[in-house]
Amino acid sequence: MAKRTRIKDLLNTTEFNIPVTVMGWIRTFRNNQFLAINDGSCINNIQAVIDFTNTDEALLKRLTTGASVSVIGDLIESLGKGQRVEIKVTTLEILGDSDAEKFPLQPKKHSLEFLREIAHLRFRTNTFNAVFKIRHALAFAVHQFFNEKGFVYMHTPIITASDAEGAGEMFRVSTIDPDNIPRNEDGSINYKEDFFGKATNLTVSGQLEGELAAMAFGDVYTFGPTFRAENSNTTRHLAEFWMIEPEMAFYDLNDNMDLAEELLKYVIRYAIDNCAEELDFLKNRLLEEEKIKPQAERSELDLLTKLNFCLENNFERLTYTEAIQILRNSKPNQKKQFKYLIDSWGADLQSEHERYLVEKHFKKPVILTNYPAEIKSFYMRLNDPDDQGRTTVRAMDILFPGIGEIIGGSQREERLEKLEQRMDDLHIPKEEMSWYLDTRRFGSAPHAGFGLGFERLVLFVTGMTNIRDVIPFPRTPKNAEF
RNA sequence: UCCCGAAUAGCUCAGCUGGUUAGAGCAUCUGACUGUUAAUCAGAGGGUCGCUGGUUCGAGCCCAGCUUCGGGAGCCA
Repeated sequence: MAKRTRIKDLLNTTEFNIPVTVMGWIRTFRNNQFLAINDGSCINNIQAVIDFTNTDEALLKRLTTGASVSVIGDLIESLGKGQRVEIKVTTLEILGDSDAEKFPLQPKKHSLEFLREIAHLRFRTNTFNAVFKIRHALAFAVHQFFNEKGFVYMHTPIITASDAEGAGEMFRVSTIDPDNIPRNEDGSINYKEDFFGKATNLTVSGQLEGELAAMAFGDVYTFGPTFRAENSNTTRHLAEFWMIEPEMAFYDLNDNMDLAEELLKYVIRYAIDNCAEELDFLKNRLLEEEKIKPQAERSELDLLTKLNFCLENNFERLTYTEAIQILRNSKPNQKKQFKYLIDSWGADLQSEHERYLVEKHFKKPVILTNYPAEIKSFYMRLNDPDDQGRTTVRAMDILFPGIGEIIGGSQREERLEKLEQRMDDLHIPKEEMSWYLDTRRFGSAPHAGFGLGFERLVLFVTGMTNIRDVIPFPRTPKNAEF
């Protein structure tokens, strides 16, 4: 195959009147002579001009939206307005036809809902080109951040026999024939006959294995797919999502928060520096959408301003107890506008409360710490009871505007007796978790970590509003297409 | 899982109080034009009104159930 030049490079070139080869997909064909070709290297198309008077008419008819073409010609300064350069075509070859009557993408605006149904083709739109370029950049930046800090990228298992992580409902992994299930005498399923000889599931978190590695390498992180079989139908949840989970020995809760805030700012900065075109496109796309909305619902900041604002300000850090105080005295609470009114310490915060703190009260990202022990996981480090006898754990949640919880983390309970007591209280079988408890038996050390939902990060940076639009092929209840 | 809303042409939608042959814009096709910018102009084709049942002389429209989608809540990242 002839060597091709990427359209991104051609659009930036200053060398003219040189022969070039371009391969890509037709976006539009105007006036029987102007081909807009896109090869995915950037959002913009290159214009290829065809001398239609000297081109076979049957060939011209095959120049349809979606067809792939190879074009050879001279790169020249454009003779028309609207673009800087164009290609004066000498040789035109159609590599793959696209039946215009059947190809679903048309040269017009499509709804995100429709594009979701044709997720295999939506990559060919400007919006999804931008979204997935940014997704790539953010993933790369995550690895670069941790690598620069000397963290070890640890691959934790995707199939796990542990069912005590408590992070959510799990998908079963089994090779048992559903039409011929091996049974024990009491009628229960005999998992000894199963592939692994025991019941196994898809992981809901790599944290516990991450802790094992942190107790040897010091600083580690995982970045991989995670699965939750929750029947969640929201714009913020997926059954299969990607999570970044660092785990650091000799970190306390403050160190943990510092790292999380630094990570978020680093990757957002990376996107701003490396995805300027994509972010600009998405910014304008959002502005267009805002125009349709009533004034009251429009956001105050455009996408880039919002991202920069996030970089320039420290995240607001406050304890759960302080948050309750603010919420109790807040207008919506006093005027009984909250669906769930805040009256006493100990209640779990609803998303309306989190939104109030982030979007109304502080108007910037918020880190909530030291939640009541009763509403948090067993592995979080217990604080000493306060003067009113209330017990909290060293947990931290980072709340982002429009997204809600983007990070959840904690300092871990490193004291064996305290951890075992908590597991007993919450009826978590210690026998099955013996390997985990070994970290506390042999050279236990203070440590901390957190989980960052990668798609929620991509949501925030791209300004998209539905999580199904920032992962190529979303898995949600009743949907596993493609 | 719960609450609310929606489902009509390839897409985005309109369709009045239940009444004859279900409309528009865009897309597509045909022709014209030929430096266009989601080209323009003229014309044409295109529908199991989500599915099942019910009410009615008569249902796109009313009722029930189901399915899917969207928004919100819960669970959480």
